[in-house]
Amino acid sequence: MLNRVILIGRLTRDPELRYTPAGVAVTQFTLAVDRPFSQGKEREADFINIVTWRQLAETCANYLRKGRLTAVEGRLQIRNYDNNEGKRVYVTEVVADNVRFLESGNVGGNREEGAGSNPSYSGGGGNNNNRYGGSREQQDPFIDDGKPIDISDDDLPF
Amino acid sequence: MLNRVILIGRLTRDPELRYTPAGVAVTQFTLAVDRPFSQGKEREADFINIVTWRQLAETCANYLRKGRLTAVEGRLQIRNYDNNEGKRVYVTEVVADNVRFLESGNVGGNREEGAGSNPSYSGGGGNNNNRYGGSREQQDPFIDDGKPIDISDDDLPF
Amino acid sequence: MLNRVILIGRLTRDPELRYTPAGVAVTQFTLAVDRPFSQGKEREADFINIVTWRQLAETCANYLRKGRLTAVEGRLQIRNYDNNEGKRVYVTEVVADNVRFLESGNVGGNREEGAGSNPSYSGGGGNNNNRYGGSREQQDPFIDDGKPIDISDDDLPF
Amino acid sequence: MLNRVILIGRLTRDPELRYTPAGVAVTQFTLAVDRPFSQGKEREADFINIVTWRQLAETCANYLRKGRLTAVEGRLQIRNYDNNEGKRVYVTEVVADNVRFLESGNVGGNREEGAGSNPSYSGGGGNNNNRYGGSREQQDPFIDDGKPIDISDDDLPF
DNA sequence: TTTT
DNA sequence: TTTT
Repeated sequence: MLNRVILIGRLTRDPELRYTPAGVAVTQFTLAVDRPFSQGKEREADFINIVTWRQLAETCANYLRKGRLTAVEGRLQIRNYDNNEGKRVYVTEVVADNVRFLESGNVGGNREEGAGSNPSYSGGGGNNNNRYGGSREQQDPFIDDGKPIDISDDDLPF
Repeated sequence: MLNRVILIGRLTRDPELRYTPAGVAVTQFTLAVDRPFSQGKEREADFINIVTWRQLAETCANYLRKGRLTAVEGRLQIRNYDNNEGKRVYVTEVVADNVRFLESGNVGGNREEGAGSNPSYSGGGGNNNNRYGGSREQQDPFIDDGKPIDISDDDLPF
Repeated sequence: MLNRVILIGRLTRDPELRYTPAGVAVTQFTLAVDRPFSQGKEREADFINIVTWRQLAETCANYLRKGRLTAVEGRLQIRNYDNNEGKRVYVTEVVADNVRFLESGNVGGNREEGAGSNPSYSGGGGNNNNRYGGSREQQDPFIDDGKPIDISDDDLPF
Repeated sequence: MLNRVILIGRLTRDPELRYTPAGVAVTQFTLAVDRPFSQGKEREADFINIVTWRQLAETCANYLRKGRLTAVEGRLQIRNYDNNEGKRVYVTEVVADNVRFLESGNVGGNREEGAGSNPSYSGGGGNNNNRYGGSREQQDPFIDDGKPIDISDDDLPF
């Protein structure tokens, strides 16, 4: 009914950009979000999986890099799929619709450069067709083999 | 660094109240949070695990029931533990520090009644000692056997 | 850079629907949001102005009524305009892009009924053209006289 | 009932630290939060007043400076007071309970240095006595004259 | 494994 | 009255 997540943390590695068979961009990365520090304990963090789609996915792939401080806004999603041993697996991730790059850096070096100089960061609206994930038959897009991931067009969140 | 989750949904079942060996109250429940509806699809929801501690845990156990519309504020946490086959398992949950009961109902019937008539809903502060979960050796408090769950005092989030 | 507000409260009166000269729907209402109760004090609340645009404005006008418990998501905006004594006035409001009706009631009675039976609640995206308010020359849309309010098409938030 | 604001922006000036007559620290600053950019318009921002109390107030005064990128979490509050012409004035501000310094810089130079090297940023809990502001008789703590501001001990938010 |  |  209402589902909002806001995080600030650092990328644990470079983002991964892929395309669905229909050619829709998907970028995935993990954010290390420090927990409130308590003395007498070692530092701790939560490692939270983020997914972005379409234009935002391409912007993230172009501008984010491992270690960068980043703010993410989105919704919490729990997908499930059956793995190769026929066991149900649950995947929790944040489907981001807004990503802010809090450290600029000289990015874009080893990837195709973002064309314009004015990157737009927020997931464009559209028809609010938020349905990525959830159905039993769905495959995990993060378990892949280099080939285009097997999700259909209507697996998209908007 | 910053980690905030806000959800509105309905309890999938009655909340479960337990106590740590040190006598600290823990309540767990699951919130069904409807996804934005898109035509041509069946209705979908995310089922999100919520944990509350101490006073808030007891208030939730006393006042929440299956089906109730509820707002939850907290932080997203990813714990991990090794299951009985020695395999690492990851558990995602929202550690709530604020819970709002959006439907009152005639609650408290089949449980011990909340003493006062003015339930306080938000997790009292304290020493900001947020460290529940995360370490490798930790056991899942939700895998239990009726006996007090095996987590030590310093597994508490505040 | 990032600007997110989430509120739950009750309408202090029925919402007001108007149209810009270009025919764009704007609905305004005020939410009474209770503060955390502290003993020895009288109950207190913040009265927060909400604005919605376009389709969401019409849905709110059709389905919300005074007293209804409502959740609002949006961004905090500070507009300013010069009043009739030439003094700068600052207006703070939440521009909502998502509104959840937490109490249904038998609404729509004294207004035109929402056509379909499946009201959509969230502000459809579009071209992310969020610029309502802010410029010096702008008039306050909430100071009006029954006539269409004097704001141009590009005063719209998206 | 639920009231949560999360902002990322830059300080428009150095923060101002004061003390209530009872000796409680209050720090105020303004955050410039850029609006989503829309082409064909000049860049715009909302200027949002932030208040912090006690330990968090002192940490903010020690570590924040004009221009610094900063994340703020808190609740939206509308206070009112009667100005010297007997007119009711409304003040909107965010009462922060969590502030994150997203740019470190070499701070603390021209003020008393923060004692420890490990600044804690979030508003310590306590007795959840959130009642700052709101009552008719209250004076605006930000209209002052160099002397300790005239608010009593129970004007504090926790 | 799930709620209205 | 405002920040990069």
